Amino acid sequence: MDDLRTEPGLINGQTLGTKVRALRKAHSWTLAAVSEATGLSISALSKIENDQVSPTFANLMRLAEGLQISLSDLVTLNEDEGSVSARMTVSRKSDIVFRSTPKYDMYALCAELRRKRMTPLIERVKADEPSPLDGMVSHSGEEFFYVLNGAIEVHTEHYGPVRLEKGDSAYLDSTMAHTLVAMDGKDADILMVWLGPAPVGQEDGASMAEAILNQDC
Amino acid sequence: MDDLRTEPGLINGQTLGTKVRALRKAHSWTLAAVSEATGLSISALSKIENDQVSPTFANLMRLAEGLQISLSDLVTLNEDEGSVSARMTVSRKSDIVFRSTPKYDMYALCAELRRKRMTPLIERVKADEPSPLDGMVSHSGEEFFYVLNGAIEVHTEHYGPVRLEKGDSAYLDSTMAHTLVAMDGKDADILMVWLGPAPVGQEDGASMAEAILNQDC
DNA sequence: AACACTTTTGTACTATAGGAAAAGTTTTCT
DNA sequence: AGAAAACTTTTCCTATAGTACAAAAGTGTT
Repeated sequence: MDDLRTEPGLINGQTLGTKVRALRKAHSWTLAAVSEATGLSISALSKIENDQVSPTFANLMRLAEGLQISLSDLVTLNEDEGSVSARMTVSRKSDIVFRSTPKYDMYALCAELRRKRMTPLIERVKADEPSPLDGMVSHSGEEFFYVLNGAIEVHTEHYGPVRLEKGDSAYLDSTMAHTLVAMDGKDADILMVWLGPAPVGQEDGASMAEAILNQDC
Repeated sequence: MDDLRTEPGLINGQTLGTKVRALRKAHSWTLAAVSEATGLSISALSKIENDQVSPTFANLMRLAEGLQISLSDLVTLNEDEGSVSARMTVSRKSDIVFRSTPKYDMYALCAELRRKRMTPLIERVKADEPSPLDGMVSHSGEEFFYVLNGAIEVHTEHYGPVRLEKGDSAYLDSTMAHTLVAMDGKDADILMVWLGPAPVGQEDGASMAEAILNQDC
C-alpha cells in the first residue's frame, strides 16, 4: 500500500491520520470506542490513522461526528500557519485582473498576503448585462460592498432590488442568492470585501472577549 | 448506484454534489476545466456532482484546490444557518457619525445588521495631526482599508511608513501597532473593514466590534 | 441539420471498507 | 518476576465502492 504521506494527504506536516489519532487519544478512546461511535470498522479506523487509506467523504462525516469535531475542523490540517514575516501588504490602484466573467471584472487587492481572512477586491459590474436573474449566485460567507463609481441594483432571493449610488454600501449574507446589476447603461465599480464562513471550533468566546476588552489601545 | 442524498452526505438540504456544482457554475467552469484544475477525471466529477459517489479525502483536497475554496469551506454544507429575517442591510452615503476623536471621524456602515462579522466604516483622517507616533494603536483582528480621497501614510511598528494615494489599499494585522496620518495638509477619507480575532465561536461580532472601536483608535 | 461542446453513462481497474485472525500491549494473579 | 488473561491494534482476505477511459447522450450554435 502506498504511503499517503507523499500524497496530497499531507498539507503541513500533519496528516489526516495523525490528526484522527490525536483526537482519539485526547479522549483516551480506543479504536473500538470510535468504531462504536462512528459506525466505521476498527480496521478501517486503524488504516485511516496510519494513512494507509483515504476515507470517503461519507466516512469523514461519520468520523467527525464520532470524534465530536466539526467536519470543517477535522479536515483542516494546517492550523498553525502563522508566519511573522508578512503582516501587512499594500495594493496600488491599478492592479492585475483577478478574474473576468461576462458580468464582472474582478481585481484582487492585497493578494500577496495569504494568511488574511477577508478577501478584498474591486469589481467592475459591466453595464451590458442581459437579465438580472441569470447570474444569481450563492456562496458561503458574508460580503460587504461599497459603490465607488456608477450605480448598481442589488437583487437577492429574499429582498426586492435595492438601488445603490456612489458612496452607498451594503452588507449581505452571501449564502442568499444574489447578483448585482449596473444601472443607467454604465459600468459600475464597487469595492467588495468577502469573508468566508465562521469557524466552528470549540472556542472559549468569553475569555477571548475579555482579552480583547483588556487591550490597551 | 445508491442515491447518497439519503446518506450522511446530506446535512442541511444541501449535498456535497450540489455544492460542488454550484461552485463550479459560479465560475462558469466546465467539468473539463475542473478536471484540468483538479486532476480528477470528468466522469468522477460528474458523479460527485450528482451524489453518485462519495469522494475520498485525497480527492476532496484536490477538489478544494481546483475550486479555489478551502477544504474546510468545501465540506461545510450547512451554510445557511442564518436567520432569514436579517441577512442584508444597506447604508447610504451620508450616514451618522459613529465616533469622533482628535484624529479620526468614524462613520459606521451597515450598523443595523447586528449579526455580521466584519465591521465596515468610513474614517476621515484629520489633517491637523501633531505627531504620527502618538496615536499608535494595536488591537486584535485584521483590517483592510481603501483610500477614497486624499492621501495617507501608514505607520506600523514593523514596517516603514507607506504612502497610499486615492484608490490604493492595504491589509494589515492590527495586533501590530499602527496609525494613519493624513498627508499634504488635507483630510483623507478611507473605507475601513475590520474583522475580529479568528475563532470567535458564538460570540456577538457586533458588540465586540463596538468595544474595540470605542477604544482610543 | 451538422457541428462543437458539455455532460452522462458503461466497463475495467484500483482503492477503500468490513470481518476475522494474528500480533502487540497492558493488566492481573500466583 | 513471570505467565496468563484481557485488551488494543495491525494485518490478511474478500466484498464493495470509487476512479479513469471511452463511448453515448444531451445541449446549444451556426
